[in-house]
Amino acid sequence: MTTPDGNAGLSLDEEFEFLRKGCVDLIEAGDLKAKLKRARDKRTPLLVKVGFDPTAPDIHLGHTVVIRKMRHFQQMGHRVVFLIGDFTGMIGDPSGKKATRPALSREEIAANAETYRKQIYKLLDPETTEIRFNSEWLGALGAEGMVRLCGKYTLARIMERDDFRKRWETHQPISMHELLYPLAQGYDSVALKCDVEMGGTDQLFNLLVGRDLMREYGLEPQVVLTMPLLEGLDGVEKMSKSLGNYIGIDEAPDSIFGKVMSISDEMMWKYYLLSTDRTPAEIEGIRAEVASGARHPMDAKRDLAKSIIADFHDADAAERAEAEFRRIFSERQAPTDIETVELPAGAEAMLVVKVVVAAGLAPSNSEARRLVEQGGVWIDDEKVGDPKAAIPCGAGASYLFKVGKRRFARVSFA
RNA sequence: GGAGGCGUGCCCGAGCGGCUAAAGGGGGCAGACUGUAAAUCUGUUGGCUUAAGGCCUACGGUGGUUCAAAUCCAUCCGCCUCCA
Repeated sequence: MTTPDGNAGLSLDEEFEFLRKGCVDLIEAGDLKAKLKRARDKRTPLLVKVGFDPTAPDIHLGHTVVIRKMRHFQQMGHRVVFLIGDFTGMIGDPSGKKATRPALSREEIAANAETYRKQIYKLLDPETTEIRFNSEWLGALGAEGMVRLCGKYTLARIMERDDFRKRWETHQPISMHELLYPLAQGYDSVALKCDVEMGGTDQLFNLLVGRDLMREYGLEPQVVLTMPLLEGLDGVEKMSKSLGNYIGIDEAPDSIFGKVMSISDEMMWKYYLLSTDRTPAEIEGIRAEVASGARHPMDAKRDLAKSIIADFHDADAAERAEAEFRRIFSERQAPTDIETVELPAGAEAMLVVKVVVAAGLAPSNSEARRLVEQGGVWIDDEKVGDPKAAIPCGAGASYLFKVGKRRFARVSFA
């Protein structure tokens, strides 16, 4: 599998088309073709690098867009380096709004790497995936090496980067170390002698710096390939953990299902394109069915959700998640597994509002009262509308609480 | 080294002595509707409370002035700009 013999019997042109499918930028297409040809001739796989942030080791659907592309390269028999930017992460991140990043300890980095390892092998082939850390060579560079590296580039070129320029023009702060970031990332490509580097479209500048630096160091420049950014659940911002609009690769099937169903009907097509291996033609087919009314959009979205769950879990889990979703939201029934909360019994009746809080179904009495007043609290399939309502709470009393659309709990007094 | 500006609730952003728990927007939550946790519309959005008032906490930190301060003063911290 480590030689291009494993390219599924595709011709050079077919391989090229397969690899560039879905990408936004490919610089230069001719370079990639030449590299692919040489890889075949010399029976030497290409080295493809993608960098990841060591501080947030939870992979979400947004990351999987490029990881999926990494897999495509693996399927064609190439080598993939999953680069953990432990050094670059230490000096600060380019889009960083947070002031300074705490340097991670060796233990933390190792733990995060382990988390990554567990998650990426849901999509990548362990045999042809190398996990590397850029502290390996950037740490060895030292202050002198860093100065030399800086000598290879100019401020004017760094300032070409869109977000630097914008921040400069709008008088937003730019820290010195942020300027070093593209250089450090570019040096990764030099150190690894990459054939290809990939990233989201927001990485285009950094990836191109890698090309320039490789030339400076007398190496053949890497091919740069960017993938579209996937918007998060809100449909506007790019998917990210800090914005909380993400679907995690490690999430429970039910949760993934619900989240997929919550994206807008319009956005689902982009998810289809970037989060499944369906071909553009297949997706257009589904889209046409929905547009003509032959198929309900919800049905198409359910398939999307199942496909994503099957990737991260398995087909059975996907089926179960769908059944559960139908049960709760289409049929408005209680879920099959309901958490039971035990509360100490009391002699007198207890205010519903208090019970809701005690059971952890609302964060405060005020919030609980609001929920009751808004008709969002149900006990044993009966709506509670009165914020002064109370229920008996003697030993043995047990109620099924529904708060809002999707918070359920069986509350038992003991 | 000098001059000036800014810091408001989850976020953005108005307010510039009392009517301010603080306009407006975003986000969140709830309801209606729906074969969706789509779309749309409506409501709601600090906490405690015996629900009627009331109380507590909140406008970068601290200390003042005042019957009364997010609003005035002093000082400290943080950020930004311009000139050298």
